[in-house]
Amino acid sequence: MTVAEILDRVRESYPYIDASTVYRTLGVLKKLRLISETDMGSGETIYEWLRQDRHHHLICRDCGNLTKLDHAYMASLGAEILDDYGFEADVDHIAVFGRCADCASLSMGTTDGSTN
Amino acid sequence: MTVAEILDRVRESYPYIDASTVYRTLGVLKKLRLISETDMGSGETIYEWLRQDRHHHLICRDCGNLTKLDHAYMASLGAEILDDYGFEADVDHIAVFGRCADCASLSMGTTDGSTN
DNA sequence: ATTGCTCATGCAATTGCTTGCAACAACAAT
DNA sequence: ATTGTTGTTGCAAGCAATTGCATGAGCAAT
Repeated sequence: MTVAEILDRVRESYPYIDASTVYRTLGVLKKLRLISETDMGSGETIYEWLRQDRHHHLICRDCGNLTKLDHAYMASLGAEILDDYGFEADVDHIAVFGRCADCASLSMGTTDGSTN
Repeated sequence: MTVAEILDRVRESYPYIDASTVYRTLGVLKKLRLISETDMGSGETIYEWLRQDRHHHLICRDCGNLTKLDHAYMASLGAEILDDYGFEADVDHIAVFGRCADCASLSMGTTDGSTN
């Protein structure tokens, strides 16, 4: 959900809550790895409870299409990084930007990704 | 570089240039895949010319340590995604957040990642 | 009860970035 | 020369998010 949505929900019970409090609370929840924070390119940051079945997203920069990406891809990337660097990557909910199959085939001849 | 740095440099030659012009120009350069745009968690977005030797970064959420990550990791992830989804992932310059080896070993006993 | 400390909160200011609008330059067509 | 079109720019407003500061609640020690 977005912060605006969260704020609406919270204000049903606590009408005078300030947005900064919500931001701060989301900050600690994120540090505790209870929620994921993702920039999906919409302008607003997306927050989600971290469940068991993690997933990620492929976002097309041309048509905006959104596809789920299985966690296995990120999990194996994280495992490789852990093996080689000893670095525990937080791959909780990643947004991968790029170009979807449809848009790629539509613009075959052109060199850039322009829609015009 | 940051936008502030770019703006300083540009204003040496064009003193009256506006920040919005810089942002807009960076936008088209990014769409043309000439530069990469990366959120390194500093508050300011980082822009870089896309060279041949691409690299990525592992950023520790505890100590802030910054390590270069070889492009091969992201390249193979991108290849897998292309194979399975037909999606061309823009993996130009990724910031992977997580916990570095040092900080992980320091906080062995604790469950969360708090520094206190 | 009083004092002192810590922490959560609201408020306002600030930051980084985006966008709508009007002005204007560059260029083409007539 | 005049007109029309297109694209770039500066300016100001707007938006999401962060932060500094002051207030006040909660609690412990005395």
